[in-house]
Amino acid sequence: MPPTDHAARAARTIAGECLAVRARVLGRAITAVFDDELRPLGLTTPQLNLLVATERMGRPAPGELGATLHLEKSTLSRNLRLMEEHGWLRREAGEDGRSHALALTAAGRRLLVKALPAWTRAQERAAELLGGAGARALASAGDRLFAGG
Amino acid sequence: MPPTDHAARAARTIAGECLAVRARVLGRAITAVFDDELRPLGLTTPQLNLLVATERMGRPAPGELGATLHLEKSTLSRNLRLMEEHGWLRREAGEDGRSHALALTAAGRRLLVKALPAWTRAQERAAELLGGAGARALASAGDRLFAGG
DNA sequence: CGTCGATGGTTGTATCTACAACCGCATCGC
DNA sequence: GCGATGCGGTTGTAGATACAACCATCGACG
Repeated sequence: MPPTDHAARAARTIAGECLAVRARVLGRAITAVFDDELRPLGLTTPQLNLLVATERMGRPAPGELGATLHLEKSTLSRNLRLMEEHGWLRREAGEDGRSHALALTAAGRRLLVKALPAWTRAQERAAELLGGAGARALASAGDRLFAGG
Repeated sequence: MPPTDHAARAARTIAGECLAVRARVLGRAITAVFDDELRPLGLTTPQLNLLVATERMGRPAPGELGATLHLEKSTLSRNLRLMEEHGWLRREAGEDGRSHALALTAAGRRLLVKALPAWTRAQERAAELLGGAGARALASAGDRLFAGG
């Protein structure tokens, strides 16, 4: 069997099963829907996720937030800085001199409330895109890594 | 009810159901596993996905590739350029003067074959991370948007 | 033919992401 | 106390992603 056929076989195997390409395509397609609804608010999907998780966790340290969202600490550092500059988030001194506690500002809380209708529309559009079974499947797979409830 | 409670309620609703945060967390966690296994080959997860899809589709135009992978054309343009510079991919003239056909080079096919064991390990680790039910759920949700088989 | 809208790609800009290297503070052992 | 070790975060660098604006070519239509 010539080498070209090895490549074709590898491609067939990987394309047919690969969890990475499926997770990434899902992420792009769904993020596009949410970004589209959030755009008028000047908010991106990752930013909404950070607002929600911060509010939900109650003054988390960046490290805790990163663990919950599976976000690398350097990524988080920069994303948080942007949101601070937007005035949605504040860093407060924590007990540990190395770290600090994160809290939404009043503007951040207002933005979160204002984003709820857009989020609802996006969630509905995403569920439509995936189909009922697909949406349930994604939720169940996702809940293993992200327990947001 | 004070505005603070509105924000808390919005956060609870969104965190408990949001498809976007679940899709994105899944994407990050799984990509990390694949990147880790592929790193020794100098290959990233998106690059492997492109190699596989290009080989599988048989001389696709960039537009077709983007539609299959739900990738924006500008993103694709830059990612393909990098892979061309690595010598894994070639653009060939197509019938349409605006577009062209993409094909793996011999080096690209060799790399794809060489990546199969690393991909297999990553796939197993990802399935472990998700659990059997989680992996099946992700596959079924993903297959609605990406039909790679 | 020539013009004009549509299609396919590239470039400018901004955000998201991660690894490696680094810095400051904390904790532990003595 | 004080040094060694480790934890938490930031910065340097590089790739991935998308929107807007642009350019080149194609196809339709007069």
